[in-house]
Amino acid sequence: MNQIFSALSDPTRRAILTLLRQGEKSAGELAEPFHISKPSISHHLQTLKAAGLVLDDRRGQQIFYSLNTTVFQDVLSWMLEMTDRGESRQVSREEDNQ
Amino acid sequence: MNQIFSALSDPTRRAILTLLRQGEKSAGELAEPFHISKPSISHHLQTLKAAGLVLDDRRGQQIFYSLNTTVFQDVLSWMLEMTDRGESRQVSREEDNQ
DNA sequence: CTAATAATTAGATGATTGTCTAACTATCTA
DNA sequence: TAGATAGTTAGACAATCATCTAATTATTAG
Repeated sequence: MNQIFSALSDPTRRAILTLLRQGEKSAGELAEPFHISKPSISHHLQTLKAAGLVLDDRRGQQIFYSLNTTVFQDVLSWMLEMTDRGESRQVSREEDNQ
Repeated sequence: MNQIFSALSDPTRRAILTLLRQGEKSAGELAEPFHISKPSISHHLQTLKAAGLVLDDRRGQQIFYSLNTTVFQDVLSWMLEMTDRGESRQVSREEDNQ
């Protein structure tokens, strides 16, 4: 959990995740919009990957990254517990727990 | 938004928030469970307060801290948007690309 | 095999961060 | 007013972090 929150604490990494909402993208495509070097973006991607927030898939020379939504569920649960104030909570209104 | 995620990135601060789920607590009460100095906890509390995650209320010599759930809603929304994969809702473009 | 492209790894560096002790402010009570 | 208690602020320091350039790995095309 700590790894996840640490990964989410950087604005560039959150922006990368936002980009990935459009669908999978190669490391190069992810680097373009930013004014930081490609190695730096690569490093951020490793951080996100280590946290389980993204998945990677090499196809030829490119490595495609995509969101791993299951891990976001963990954070969502944590956040929901916070707003619930600790009462034993039933899976509220959205029971779409995939 | 950055301030919020930064505040959430530290394990001690998250533990403080978890403690506050039981209800408001004084700075001293919050410091007890940790083997960290009181000034350090105080500093963490300032960080949480600046992020809007907690509210403070001085009563006599003590200052009571409590969860500010409205701010958690912001993070929840962000997380939900991530799992939504970008359909329909406007992506509140938090930050930058730099 | 060689060159080119995509991406990562390595090593260095300046900035930020979490922690500490010491000193200070605020409040209550005798 | 003095002393005690609760908490914060100040200053220092080591560890972590985001970033860079240079070098390296992986893959494809000629």
